Amino acid sequence: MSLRIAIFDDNKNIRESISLLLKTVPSFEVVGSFSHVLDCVEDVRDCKPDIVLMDIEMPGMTGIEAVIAIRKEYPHIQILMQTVFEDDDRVFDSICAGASGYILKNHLNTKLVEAIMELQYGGSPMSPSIARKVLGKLQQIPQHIKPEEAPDYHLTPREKEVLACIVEGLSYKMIADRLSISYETVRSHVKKIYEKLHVASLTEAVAKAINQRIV
Amino acid sequence: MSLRIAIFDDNKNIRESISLLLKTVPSFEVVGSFSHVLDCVEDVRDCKPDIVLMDIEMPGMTGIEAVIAIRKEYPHIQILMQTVFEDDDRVFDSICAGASGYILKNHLNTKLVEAIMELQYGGSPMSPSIARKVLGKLQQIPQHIKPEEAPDYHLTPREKEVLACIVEGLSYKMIADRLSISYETVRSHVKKIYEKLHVASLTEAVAKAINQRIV
DNA sequence: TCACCTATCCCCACTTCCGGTGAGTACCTA
DNA sequence: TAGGTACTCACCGGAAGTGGGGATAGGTGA
Repeated sequence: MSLRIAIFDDNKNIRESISLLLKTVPSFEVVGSFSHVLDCVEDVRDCKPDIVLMDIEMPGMTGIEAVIAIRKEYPHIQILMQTVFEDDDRVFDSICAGASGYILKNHLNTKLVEAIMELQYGGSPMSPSIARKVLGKLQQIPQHIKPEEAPDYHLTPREKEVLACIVEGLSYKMIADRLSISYETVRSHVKKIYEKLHVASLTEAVAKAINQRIV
Repeated sequence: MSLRIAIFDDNKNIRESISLLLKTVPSFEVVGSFSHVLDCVEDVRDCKPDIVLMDIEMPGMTGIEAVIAIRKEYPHIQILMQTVFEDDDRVFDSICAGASGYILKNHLNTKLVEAIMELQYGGSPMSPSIARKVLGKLQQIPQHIKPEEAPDYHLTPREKEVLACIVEGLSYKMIADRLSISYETVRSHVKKIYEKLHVASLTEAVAKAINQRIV
């Protein structure tokens, strides 16, 4: 089973030399070669590559937008970016957009095959400087997700169930039906929830429940 | 100005050979060498390193916990992990904990100096397979933040104000006061919001507003 | 055994919200 | 100038939520 590769690059010479290079590897098969990315999703659909080699600078639509478009439709396809400058924010942006790695254009001859092999085996070839940017991003983001974790309001399991229903937007009557208890029981649970969460209305309870991930 | 390096490794031979190796580089200075990480924060405080070389397997407290502790107190310090096995989840965990890169123990002789140089110049040396894991994490997280970004409900500015008040848990009357409009006006805004968000109660509106970050 | 918690249920009086309908003013664009 | 949109306000009747009170039953642990 050969590895299907598609090439996107606006320079005809580069496309052809890449093509020639890849044809020296028996397990590689170049299934497409395109000079622009305006129809990239259709192109990919038609030639069904396992790996896409994408120039970061493309006319019309940038390589980064192409990455987003292709990943959206075909998330299993690995995309390797080609770039002239290593320390380019666009490299980082491509990575964030879903590219699996990148290679410098003037390393194509020596390292392209190696890089594709790494992609195939689940690696992501990238230089330390880009790796650092990625790390920075990674360490930055999660702190925004859970800043004020969970002050634990000691809700009983039943109360949590009721709260979950409230967050869904159900009325007391609907909650009573779903939990097979009476309307009045729902009410007493809600009263307890209000006490424990220090709120006085459903809307406040919903806001608190979602923001503090109680549900 | 020399680069100050501290070594944490429970194996005395490794500490000494690393030390010897680093002393061959004039611009490097080994300012500390420790066999355990139980006092790592104090050790770092005392010897003021620019770069910490940390064994991932340490007795008592793991290297990963040490990374967290050191980064918490001294976030500017670069930490380079040492590991025996490349494809180790702990390597990935260290990276997430704040390490800036890692190196394989049996590459110490050949690549340690290079790796430290890369750290110094703002890079993060890591293998493609770890890089892939990091990318996976990066692409996974932000999607939780903005899952279905913005179906854009075309709320007018005023409607967004009202919605924000609702999410705060305010009653119609309170909203009317805050926005200096009548109760009935608040009501008509809310009706529009219900239409646009396809909801039929405050609780649903709050849930939708928070989950889809409309506010 | 008794105190405590959880879960269940009930009533009353009051407040707030909901859906529908209608309407006036102001601004902007075609 | 006509039409669209945003913002404002009002009334009615019905539905739903809120706050206060009290009650029963089962389980747990001191």
